[in-house]
Amino acid sequence: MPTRRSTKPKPRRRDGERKSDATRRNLTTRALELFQKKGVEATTMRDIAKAAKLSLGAAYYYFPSKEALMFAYYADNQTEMERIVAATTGDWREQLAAQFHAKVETVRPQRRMLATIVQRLVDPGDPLSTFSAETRAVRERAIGMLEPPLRAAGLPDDAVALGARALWLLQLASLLLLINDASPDAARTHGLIDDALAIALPLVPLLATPLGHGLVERAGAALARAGVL
Amino acid sequence: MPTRRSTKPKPRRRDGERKSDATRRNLTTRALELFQKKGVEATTMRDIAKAAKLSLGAAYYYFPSKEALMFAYYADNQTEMERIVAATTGDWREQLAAQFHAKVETVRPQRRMLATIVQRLVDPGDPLSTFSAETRAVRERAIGMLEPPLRAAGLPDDAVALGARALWLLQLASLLLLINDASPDAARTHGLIDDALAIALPLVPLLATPLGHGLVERAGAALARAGVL
DNA sequence: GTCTATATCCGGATAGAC
DNA sequence: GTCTATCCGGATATAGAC
Repeated sequence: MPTRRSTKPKPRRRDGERKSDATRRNLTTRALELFQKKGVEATTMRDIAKAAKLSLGAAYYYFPSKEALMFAYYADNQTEMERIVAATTGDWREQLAAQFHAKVETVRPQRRMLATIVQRLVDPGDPLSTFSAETRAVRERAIGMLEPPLRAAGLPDDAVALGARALWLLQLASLLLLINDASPDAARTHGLIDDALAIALPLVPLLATPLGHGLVERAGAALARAGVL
Repeated sequence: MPTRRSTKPKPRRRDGERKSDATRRNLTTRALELFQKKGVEATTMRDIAKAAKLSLGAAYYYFPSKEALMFAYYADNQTEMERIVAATTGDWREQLAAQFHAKVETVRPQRRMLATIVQRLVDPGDPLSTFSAETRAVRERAIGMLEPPLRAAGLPDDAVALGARALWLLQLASLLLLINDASPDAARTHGLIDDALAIALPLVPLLATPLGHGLVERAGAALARAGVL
């Protein structure tokens, strides 16, 4: 029996997947494992290439930088979220709650990885930030997911746009909680989300009232000024 | 001319200050300089002792740990805030705005230092966290400062307590912004604070209405459940 | 070559002399 | 109050076994 280099599951090609896609997927998978285990900073492209049984050059052929591997993770997570949300039923409140909890669950396996880059996540100037220009496309998709439930709640367009952004910020806050939440199954974070939603969701319909209208206008102007978001 | 070891201003004794207090102050000052310059992690107690021209043991005589030096900074900043706020005039809105801006200004010189411990700041399990049991006393003082303006706004007691905590969270968020704000005089952060207050403050009086009462109850229960805060 | 045991270093913290 | 000497745990480096 020949000596095995690794005990990790071999990259198997899925149904009609092209070979390059399989390699790609293998790289992102291995990278994620290493990021989670050793932290993003401490993981080198050499580590990743070796884990994927590729040369360093080959790894760079698929991903121009280590950051690009992180971007791929963001995008993959967002795609997974869209898949989950598409299968969600219930009224608008339940839809929103489902999105919040699903976000936490999909991100939970990467808790430790994210902990190693919190600082970068909240620095709008960092490419890996949730606020950066580089992550804008994914961010817009994430915000966009929150809009249909708000529309279903009967909000006018401008309130929908604003409300989705506000909820997205709340979602980001819940991820900050998750990062340091060592409770089983992140029960603590899920609990706090339920509490926060119990407070925030009853306020949503108020955005459709004349009273809420002024608030929407002020907030819209502020957001425009902020540039980000 | 004898060779000078350091060009730093010598620790001079103030008016009626005891010698030990001068030494104490010298230590916190030097520590802060080093934390800001090299980061908290990278600064050793040996570095600090040397900068203060003390032996390692002497430094530990004053502060039982490196963390204790950080706690002292938190407390000093809070004391400075209380001094500033005591001299503030204006209606309750102006008082709150003044507090928010003052917080940013008093913390601004330590921007880089805080950037090196963001991760710890948002981890409730870390002693240095703004949410930790160890920092509770200072946190309560900071939250307490926000209550008089809310009382002046005519809110009932439970709404005052809740509102102060909510505003404190907003203040924390503004510090997260500040940490990565390289704009001159942190103009960006100050601007965002003005925007956020323009949105949040008009909502404050609503907490006194029957509508707001339910919200206060729900939020109060959630906070009690959360434990922290 | 690869693995692992041992040596070394570093930094937080303490003990005890003065 | 301040010093020197030391302890201890973790990270890193190195050497020698396989």
